[in-house]
Amino acid sequence: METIEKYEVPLYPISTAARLLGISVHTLRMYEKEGLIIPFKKESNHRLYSESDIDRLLCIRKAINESKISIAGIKSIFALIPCWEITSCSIEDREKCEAYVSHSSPCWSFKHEENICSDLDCRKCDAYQNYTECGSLKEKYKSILR
Amino acid sequence: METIEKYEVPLYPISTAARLLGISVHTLRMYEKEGLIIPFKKESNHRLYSESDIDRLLCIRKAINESKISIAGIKSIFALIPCWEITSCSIEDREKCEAYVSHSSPCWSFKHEENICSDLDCRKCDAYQNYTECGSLKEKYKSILR
DNA sequence: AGAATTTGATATTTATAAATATCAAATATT
DNA sequence: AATATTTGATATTTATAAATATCAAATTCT
Repeated sequence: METIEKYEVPLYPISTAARLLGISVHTLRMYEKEGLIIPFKKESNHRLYSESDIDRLLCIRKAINESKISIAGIKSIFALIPCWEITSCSIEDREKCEAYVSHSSPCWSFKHEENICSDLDCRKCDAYQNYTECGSLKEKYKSILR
Repeated sequence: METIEKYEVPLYPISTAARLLGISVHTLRMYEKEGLIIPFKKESNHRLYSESDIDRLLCIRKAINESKISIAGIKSIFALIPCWEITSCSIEDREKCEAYVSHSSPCWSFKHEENICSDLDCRKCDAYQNYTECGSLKEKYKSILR
């Protein structure tokens, strides 16, 4: 679908993204370091942000500024995303996986070598993309737990 | 089991609980108002805290002071407890229920008239009792989502 | 060539959540 | 009878997360 593709295209350099969000460049890097966002990186290592990255960051800002959830809190919520189910991670691989065990950081903030995630780009993973909004995670659980 | 019963017995008045936890009486009331804790109440309306209440509050304190999760964040995490599954809430009742819809407050902070919870004491509900620790919620989801 | 971005570190500012401290009048406890 | 708890409101303090501001040297962009 064309719209989705456009939405995901890396477009804005960090300064532009910061301006669009009304925050500093440094804050944007801080969010990245905390594992809240995974910007696209060029071969030159320069960051690029897509439209969906901007939306994701707007959600994060809203959580921090309006919902008053701390960054540590957001990370803990992300840690509840059932990545093992989303990626169909094998039972054996799960126990070795830091992401499966962690309840303080999202799965994509770990290296996860030696499992199904090793060859995948977290940026493109459903575990990363589909649960930006607080509500979506609960909806996921609702759809599974009848 | 005797140990569990003892553990749940309302014992300490608020001043004693505050002293045990090293916090002020007001803070304890504040946690209650935020929906983090449901102390036992005597006919006279005086609060009593059980051993399990103290443990629950120790968990909450740890989340706030060590894990750096804000109160709003803790509430959001509690809101992810699958109460509908725990209580076997009917499909019809769910959509009318504020708790089912909310993603900012735990189920027990709503009145939920006119559903399966109406006759139940939230204090005794598994949704309230079994997910105090951050980890336990993820474990629950692990056990269900294979 | 000049402007922007990179990493990494340190330092400071700012905003505000969390906690405490009041008050007062009514009721309960021991 | 003296002490403690109740609700509810307001005000203040404290602690710290979040954000910004620096720096510098190397690389990349336009």
